[in-house]
Amino acid sequence: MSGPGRPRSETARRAVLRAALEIVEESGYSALTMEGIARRASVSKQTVYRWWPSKAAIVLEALQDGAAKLAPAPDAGDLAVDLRAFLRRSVLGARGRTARLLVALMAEAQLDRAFARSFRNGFLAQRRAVMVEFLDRARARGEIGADVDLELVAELFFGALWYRLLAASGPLDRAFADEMTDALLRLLAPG
Amino acid sequence: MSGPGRPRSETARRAVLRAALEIVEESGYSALTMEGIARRASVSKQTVYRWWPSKAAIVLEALQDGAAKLAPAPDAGDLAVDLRAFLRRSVLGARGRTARLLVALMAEAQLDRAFARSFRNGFLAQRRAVMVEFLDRARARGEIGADVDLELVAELFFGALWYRLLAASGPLDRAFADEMTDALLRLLAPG
DNA sequence: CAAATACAGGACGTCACGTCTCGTATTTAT
DNA sequence: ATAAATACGAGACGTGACGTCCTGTATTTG
Repeated sequence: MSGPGRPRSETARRAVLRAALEIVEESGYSALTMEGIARRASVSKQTVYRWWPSKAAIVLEALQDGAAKLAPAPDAGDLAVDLRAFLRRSVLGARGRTARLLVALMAEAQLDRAFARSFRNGFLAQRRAVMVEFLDRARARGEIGADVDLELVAELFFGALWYRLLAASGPLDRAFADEMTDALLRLLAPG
Repeated sequence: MSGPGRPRSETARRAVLRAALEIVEESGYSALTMEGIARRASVSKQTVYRWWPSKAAIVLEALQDGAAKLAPAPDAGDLAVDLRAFLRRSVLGARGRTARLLVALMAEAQLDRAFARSFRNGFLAQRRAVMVEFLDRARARGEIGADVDLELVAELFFGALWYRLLAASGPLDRAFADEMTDALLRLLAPG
């Protein structure tokens, strides 16, 4: 299938992702440059530009490479249980190093139209979809009112989560996740 | 009061703010540079750096200069009426040119720690405070349950608003504002 | 062996950064 | 009046990242 020519170096790819993460950790995302990544990874700038259009694309790939795969929706068959588990996992998973990467990517998405597309459609929308999916299952079981807008509920949660990330308005802890859970359950309740 | 020396030129100040807004409108925030602002405003770079630490600070001042003053909280004496009015005004006021400025500032706040402080404390926190303030009045009238966390409710709204701004997950229209109003009223209802 | 593709290394012109110097203008205090 | 203080426009300066290009080498397919 793959035509002639030297194949892409997986070593170089990993070196680039690793270098990017290290630079962000040591000096912050604003200190991250394509040139610095290439230098640290001992890789040609040509190679970096050949495979990634921007440093944001590198960081996004590094983030997804680290997370292995998108965390699946919980499915215990009970809305309250599933929602609480999902929100806790989402909130607690958006702290520390991950938080630093996430806010940098969101920032970059506001400044780079091309990256914005891939970030919004290939990352943000997928996380909302996972949530809407298990809410939909709960609705099929009659646990959710038929008139509730599930997309809006998902936006309420991710909005609050991102707001805490971006505005630093409060901690991303279990208490926050549980408060959100209780609030959303009130909105979802039928009748 | 003001000591000796030539006073600050209000003409230069206005020229800088105007130039910044024009550049953002014509070429987008990512094309905005301190150098370009100075050039367009026919002002020395020295002058720009003397009064503003970053282009984000310039844009923030231009935004607040344009809005004249912080919109006050509504006070019709009825929670549903006030909340609906406030959310509509907030949502509809975050579109068009203002939206472009807001997302750029939020992005910059993620990349510039000094600007982040002034933006979060001097802008974001104040908008939440206006909302919490009139919610508090409604609570004093018994329209809101004593156990409801008003700060969290404010975060839910502004979170969703900012999420739509940053993630472009849906339109910022009256329908969105009214859906949010209904949702928040359910959360605020006593009992 | 030839064509195709990837690689590391590095040169290149462009641009914005932030600081600095210059000569000039405008104000207050003596 | 004059001195001190501060602001102004203009622009030079070194630094560093940008994104592209070139060179020589390596690795794969047909």
